[in-house]
Amino acid sequence: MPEGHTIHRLARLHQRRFRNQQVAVSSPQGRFAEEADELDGQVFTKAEAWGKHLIHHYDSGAMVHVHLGLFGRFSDVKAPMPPPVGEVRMRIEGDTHGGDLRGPTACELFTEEDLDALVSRLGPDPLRADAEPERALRRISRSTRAVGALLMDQKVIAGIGNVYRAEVLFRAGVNPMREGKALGERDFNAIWDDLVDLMALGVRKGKIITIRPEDDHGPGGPRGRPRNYVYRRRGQPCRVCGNTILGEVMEGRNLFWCPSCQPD
DNA sequence: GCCTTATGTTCAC
DNA sequence: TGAACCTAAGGCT
Repeated sequence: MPEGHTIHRLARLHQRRFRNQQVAVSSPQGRFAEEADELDGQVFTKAEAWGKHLIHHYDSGAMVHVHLGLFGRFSDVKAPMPPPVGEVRMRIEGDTHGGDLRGPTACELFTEEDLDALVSRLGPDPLRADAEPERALRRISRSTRAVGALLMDQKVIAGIGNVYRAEVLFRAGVNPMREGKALGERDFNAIWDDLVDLMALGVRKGKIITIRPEDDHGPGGPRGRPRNYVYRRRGQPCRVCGNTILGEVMEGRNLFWCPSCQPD
């Protein structure tokens, strides 16, 4: 599930697996072969995440930029790794573990300038301690675009995807159609603080959980441990009020909300 | 087994 | 606005 939490979890895992180790890098599929040759045998120094972007650092100063897109995955298996199966864009193997990267939107070498350009076009990331949420607030409060669209825009907030977008708006009781300039500081702060909590939980658990055990809705509330309130629940009853969840496509992405819990 | 769908982004028109 | 990218899971038969 590649929203920001997945990438931050991978960055932490790769730090643990490969940091300060000489690693073997290859591209069984071939599309990253030249670059992999250059990296092979270098010392892996750091992994970090910016929104949905993963950066690997090597002691030569080389960097690899990975974006999973919709389909990408990074496996984690014990060394020695078995022969690659299928289309593996990049294989990295350290002392105890290795990983195969499949189906990414991006897997490329990066320069310092590339990284600077990437970071400067991203909004604040709720999973980073150095995030400046006021940048996002400024942008939202100047915009006539719908809040539902703004939250999906990586230039506004980095790392949110379709699930967190729908769920955080539900939890804040904000209708996704509301204009950015009408959101207000109070609702923005509630959304931001909630994202910080929910996405950190997502990193810990490795999945998106927006109905926490402590979110008690009384009798008739969540049963059988559902993980989300509205995402992919069009036509089903709201877990809080029982009204029918709505769904429609906004800017090419499926959007879900409860019209009575999120009236405006 | 086959079909649909998907947590995302970029580019062409 | 739509297509392309190109993988895997789930629902269906």
